[in-house]
Amino acid sequence: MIQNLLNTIESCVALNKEDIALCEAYFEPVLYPKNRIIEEEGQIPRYLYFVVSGFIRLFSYDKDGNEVTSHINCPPGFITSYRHFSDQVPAGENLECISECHLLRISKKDLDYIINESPALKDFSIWVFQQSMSYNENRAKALATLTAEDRYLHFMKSHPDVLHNVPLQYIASFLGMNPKSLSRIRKKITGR
Amino acid sequence: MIQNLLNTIESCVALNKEDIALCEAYFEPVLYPKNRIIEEEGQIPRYLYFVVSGFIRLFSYDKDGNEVTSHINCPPGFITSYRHFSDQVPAGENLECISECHLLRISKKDLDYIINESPALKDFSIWVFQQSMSYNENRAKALATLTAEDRYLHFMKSHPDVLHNVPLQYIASFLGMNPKSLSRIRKKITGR
DNA sequence: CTGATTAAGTAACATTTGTGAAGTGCCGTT
DNA sequence: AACGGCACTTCACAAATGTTACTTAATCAG
Repeated sequence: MIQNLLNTIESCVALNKEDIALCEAYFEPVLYPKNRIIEEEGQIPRYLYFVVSGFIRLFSYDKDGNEVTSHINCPPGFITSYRHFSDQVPAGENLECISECHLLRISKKDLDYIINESPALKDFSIWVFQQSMSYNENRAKALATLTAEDRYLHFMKSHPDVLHNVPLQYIASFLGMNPKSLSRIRKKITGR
Repeated sequence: MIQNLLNTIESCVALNKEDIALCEAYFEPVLYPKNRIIEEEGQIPRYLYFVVSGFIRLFSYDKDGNEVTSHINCPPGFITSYRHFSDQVPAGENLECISECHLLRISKKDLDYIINESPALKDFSIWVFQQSMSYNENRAKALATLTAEDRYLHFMKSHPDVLHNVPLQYIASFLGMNPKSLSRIRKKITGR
C-alpha cells in the first residue's frame, strides 16, 4: 500500500528516511466499497486521497440536476477538491468511488504538519497541486477547441484504463457531451 | 498605481507598514502599448503582472493555427501563465495587451523574496494562485455543461466591461465557439 | 427462474453550431 | 476623397450534437 505512494513521490522528489517515516505515520489506509461517496458537496473536504487501486471521480450537478463528472483519476494518483481542501471551505463537488477503492488518506492538519517538517514533501505537495491545475487547464482547452469526437479519441489514447473500468455515462459528462452522442461516436469509430 | 494594487491585496488580507513597503519596493510599474506581446510561448514567464488599467489576454494556437484565448483579465487583477511562472518552465501561452495597459510587474525571484518576508503577502499569493485555479475549473464546467448561447449570456452578465473593450473574436474563442456563431447568438439575443 | 432496474446502443428527427461566400461599416494611409 | 485592410455581420447550407422513443443486455433482488 504505502510503497505504492512512496514510489509515486520518489518519481518526483528524493526522500530520506525521515520523509518516509512521516508518510508511513500520517497516511492512513482505508478501503471503500463501490459507489460510496466519501466527500460530499457542501461539506469541507476532510482528506486528501491517494488512490492505490480502484477508480474514483469528482462530480456535481448542473442546473437541470444532471450529474457532471469533472475529474476521473487513474491510479496511482491523488484526488480531492484541491482548492476547497486547501482552503478548508465547503466543496462544490462530491467524491465518489466508482469501484472498490484502496486509498491512503491524510487530513489537512496532518498534511500541513508533514510538509512543514519535510522540504521534500512540501515540494511534492506543491507539485501535486500544480498537476491538478494543469489538469483543469488541459480539460478547458480540449473542451474549447476540439470536437466531441476528437475529445473522445484523445481520451481513449491517454486513459485507456479509465475507458475500460468506468461507466461511459461518467466519461461522456467529463468530455462535455451527451451519453447518446458518445454512443454514436463510439459506433462510428469502431466501424473503421 | 501602487495604491490600486494595495487596495486589491487589502480586500483579502490585512497589510502592515512593512508589507506595504515591500510591495512599493518590488512591484515595478510598466506601460505597454496595444497589441504588445509581453510574455511569449516557449519562453519562461519572467513576471507576474497586476493590471492597473487596460485589458490583457493569454492565448495559444490550436492544431489548425487558430488563436485560442484562454484567459481574459478584467482590471484590477493578476495575470500570468501561473503554473509555468511558478515552476519557471517554458509557457504554452502568449500574454498580450489588448489595449494600452498600465501594469505592475514582479519577477519570480522578487516574489519569492517578499512572500518569504511577509506572511500576509504569502497568504495573498496563495489566494491569487487559487483564484486562477477556480477560474479554469469554472471555465471547464461552463464549456462542458452549457450551450454556446448560455455561455455567452453568462459571460455577458459577469464581465460586461470585457465585452465592451475586447474584440469579439477573442471572446468567441474564449467561450469555445466560432466568431460567426457568436455573431448569430448576439443577433438572436438583441432581438428579444 | 422471474421480474425489475439500470447502462448502453440504435434510429429518426430537431436543434445547435460550423463553414464558405459575400456584404457592411470603420479606420487609417495616402 | 479614394483606397485597402480589418472586424464584424449576414445568409444559406452542411455537419455535429442533442432529444425522444424504443431496444438490448447485464445485474440484482425476490
